[in-house]
Amino acid sequence: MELDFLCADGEKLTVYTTRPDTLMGVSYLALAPEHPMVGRLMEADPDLAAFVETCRNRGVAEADLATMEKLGRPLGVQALHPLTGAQVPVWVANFVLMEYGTGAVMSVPAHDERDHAFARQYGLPILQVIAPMDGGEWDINERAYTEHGRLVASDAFSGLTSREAFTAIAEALEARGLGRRRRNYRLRDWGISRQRYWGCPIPVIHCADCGAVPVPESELPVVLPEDVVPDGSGSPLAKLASFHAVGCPKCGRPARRETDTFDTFFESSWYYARYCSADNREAMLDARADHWLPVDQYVGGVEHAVLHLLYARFFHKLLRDEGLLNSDEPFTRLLTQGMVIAPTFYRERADGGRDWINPADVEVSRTADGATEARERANGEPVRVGGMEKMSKSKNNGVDPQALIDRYGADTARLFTMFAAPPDLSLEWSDSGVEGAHRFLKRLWRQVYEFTGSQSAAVRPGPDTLGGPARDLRRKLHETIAKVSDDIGRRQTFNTAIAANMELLNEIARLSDSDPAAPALRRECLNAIVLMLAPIVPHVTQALWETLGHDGLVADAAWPAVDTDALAVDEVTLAVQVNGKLRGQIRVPFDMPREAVEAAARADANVLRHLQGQTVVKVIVVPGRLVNLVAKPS
RNA sequence: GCCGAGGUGGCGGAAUUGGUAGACGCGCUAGCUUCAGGUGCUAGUGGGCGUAAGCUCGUGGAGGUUCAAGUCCUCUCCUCGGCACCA
Repeated sequence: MELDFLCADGEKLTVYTTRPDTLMGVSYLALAPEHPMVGRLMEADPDLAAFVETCRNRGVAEADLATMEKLGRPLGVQALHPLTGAQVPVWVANFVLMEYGTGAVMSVPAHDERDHAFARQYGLPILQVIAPMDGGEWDINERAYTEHGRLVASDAFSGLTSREAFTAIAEALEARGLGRRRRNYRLRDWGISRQRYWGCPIPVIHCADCGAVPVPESELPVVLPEDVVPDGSGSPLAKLASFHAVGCPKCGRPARRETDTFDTFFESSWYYARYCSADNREAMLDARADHWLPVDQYVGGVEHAVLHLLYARFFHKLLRDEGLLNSDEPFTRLLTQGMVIAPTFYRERADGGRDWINPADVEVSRTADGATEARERANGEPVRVGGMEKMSKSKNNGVDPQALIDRYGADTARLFTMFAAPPDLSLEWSDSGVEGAHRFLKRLWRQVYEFTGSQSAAVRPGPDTLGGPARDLRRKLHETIAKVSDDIGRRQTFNTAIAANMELLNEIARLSDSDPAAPALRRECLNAIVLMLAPIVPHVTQALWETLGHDGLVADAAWPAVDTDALAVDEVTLAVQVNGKLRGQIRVPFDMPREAVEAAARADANVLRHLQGQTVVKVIVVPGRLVNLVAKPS
């Protein structure tokens, strides 16, 4: 809420707070350096003027703001507490923002971390007025207590909860005409202009008389000039008179075209909608955009998880309010994929800066004592090893996928990136991992060709006619189809989907050719693997699909179906634990009754050994999983 | 500083609902194939003890809950990302 502190000279200082329940703990007021009252006092006080000047140079980054030392000056002014009438000193402080609220805050050091740090710095009183709900002790001189709680040392309000006090204090202030409940929205300040060439021009013309004038619709779009020679400093557009020297659209007098361009975030905030009506020359969006949106599945990098999504949602709601779209949100389902990271290498320059060396140009080895050592390939010079970081131009640790595609093909590159990590975690680049992905594709290729080279039977034996190993393999196949379908469709863990296919391929290789079911079973397995991998390695699987004798596109073929009959088992392996520790395994019929399972578990030789001199006091049976015998010394 | 995501073998990772930690891949070791190998195949591979059977320790650290904890709870350390004109 907003509340008023009257000053001795009759002037009113209005502050904004979200915690009126802490009002009785106010020990001073703090004003932003840009506050009008500070401006007036400054005229007669050169020291204060100098202080305000240093504050002006503060950084705007939140990181700087948060770590910056809290500094301030007393203004020599006293204000009156709106409820108690007590004198409250007024300070100017560098951490108070003029842009937010009223540019003045009531400081409660006991219950706000910033105020606490400031009070300690300048020896201002710290008055605790909120105690933890659970009645626990809190050393208020050590740290601020910022949670809600129960009021103490607050006259008539003592004993109320924060929530109750909020209302009670608000009503007391309103009754005296010294406060108003108000909702403040904190708007994110988005500087969309960039002083560079690349970017969409901002269609505004600045006129000395008319101010900022929009470029008339008939002259849109403003097109970037192509005769620009960037010299590496400042905005190239600002140096090009043919671009910026124009007449004012309103009064016709000489004016200057805006030379900043839009931040690329600006365009990326609504491209997903424009994409649906890209060929429309008359309007931003048409009915097609509304038909397709919201996006069913959006994929974006984690490093955009806050800003890009914030801006896209803002645009979407704006487009909705303008009647261009009917949906409230741009994306139904979001997958935030991890970054591609790679090692960094550098050499210190004489001036303390760093020259970054691309990992492709560095040879990493282990020295005799196990430490890693890195040398530049070209000249053998040692380089320093940095951490694993996001691939970037500035750290020169990018890997060009083209070299990989040239050597192994696009499918290998795709397979590796999907296999190395789940998509929402970061992906660590590894040359040998790429090699392994390529090896797997070669093995799959060979299995398909060796199979088609042999005579294959057309009959598909039912589960009843399969012998033990063939039956196990067929069960494995259908378990794999079930797992891969879930991994790709629901869990979106493509790495485990690929691993499951690798396992299946390993199993196929183990099946003996002398098994009468082998040809038909191999065909069933290879067909399924090719179909399951098609979304990940489309080119290789298309070729193998044809080799297996199918017409048309593998991409158009139906996803393999799970044969539930094949999943049936008649025996299961159970772990047997004694006091939670694994002591043996038993193989029992699938539907064996609990008592029989327990007896079988107790009969295991190693289990018996661990039960010597013990009495079993409890038995836990998790069906299909394990038996845990809880024993005590007898 | 605040917010978010992570921490599991030599490495990337798996363990989906509290139920056999380390699937799959890389690397490494041995053997086979080959005139040859920067190829392929087979087997082994968390640490310690043991000929073996097996025992024991083990998921960043410290506590706790439970028959049972990588998974749940409390505290804590570390790394990366966002808060900057790469997007």
